[in-house]
Amino acid sequence: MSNNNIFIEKLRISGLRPTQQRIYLCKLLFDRKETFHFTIGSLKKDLLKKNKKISLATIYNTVHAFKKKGYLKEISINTDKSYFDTNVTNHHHFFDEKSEEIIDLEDCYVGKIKISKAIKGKKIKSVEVLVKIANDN
Amino acid sequence: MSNNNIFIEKLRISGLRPTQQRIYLCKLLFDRKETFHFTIGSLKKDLLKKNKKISLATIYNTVHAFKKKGYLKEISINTDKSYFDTNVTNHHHFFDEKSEEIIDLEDCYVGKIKISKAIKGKKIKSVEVLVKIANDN
DNA sequence: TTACCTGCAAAGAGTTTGCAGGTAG
DNA sequence: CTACCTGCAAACTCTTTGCAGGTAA
Repeated sequence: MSNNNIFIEKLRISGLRPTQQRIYLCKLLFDRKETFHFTIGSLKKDLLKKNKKISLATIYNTVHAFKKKGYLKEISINTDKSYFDTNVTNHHHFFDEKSEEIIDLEDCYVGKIKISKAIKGKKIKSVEVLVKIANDN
Repeated sequence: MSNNNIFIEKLRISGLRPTQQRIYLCKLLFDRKETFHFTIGSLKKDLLKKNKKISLATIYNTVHAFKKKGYLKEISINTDKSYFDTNVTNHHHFFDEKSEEIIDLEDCYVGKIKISKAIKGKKIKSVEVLVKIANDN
């Protein structure tokens, strides 16, 4: 549990009290080598499997706090639920509508995108690419 | 009402009975010069303004039927509701998260996008670009 | 007449909120 | 002690569904 301290510090720095629930979620989300995609529902299930009970309200609250702090990214896909991504770097996604599977598509695999049209008085905040996968049918 | 016949024919060809409700929605959606973006909710409101009562179930049913027939496109944005677009050509979107405004970004304004990464055994169905607008805050 | 369509109301999924009780500092 | 956080349940929004009655062909 030595790296709990890292998360406790991370939470403190962010102005979030390092509660038991938040520390646990930090470990679950960020103590990984690979990018992790999830929904609130899948997260809840993962917790159940580990016999860890954290209320839905707290999960929503925490995930949104982490998103606001820039530790999580929400993925722009119009499904019934919201998908989050622990990879907060600039990147894109493959999406299989049938299986609802999401796969990261690193920026370097996407050619430079030039948007040669502006909206008066507005700045571009982000350019996201979503590549949908065909389900042969 | 001369162009009702166009829509009646269009519906027939698609295997959809040209009911009063569908014809009305056709006119509302497709009898326009400009691309039209909407949600089921906004459509319902538009109908109310015109004192036209079509039940929610029928609106959902019809919009989905039109989408399936390729007369409407659903836009990939993760908001709480689904956005539809009467522009079914290949194109992209600007999106202002604050105002929830969507603006078409024609394909020609976006440089060629090369995806130099494949997923084994899967084909690419579409490549969509979403440009988010900064709200200076 | 028959198959299909509409409208209503109920149900369902995901998400948000109010509030009483609990916990970190 | 005080401010903040959690958990529960209720509420809310969007969407889907079942079914009785209506309509096109």
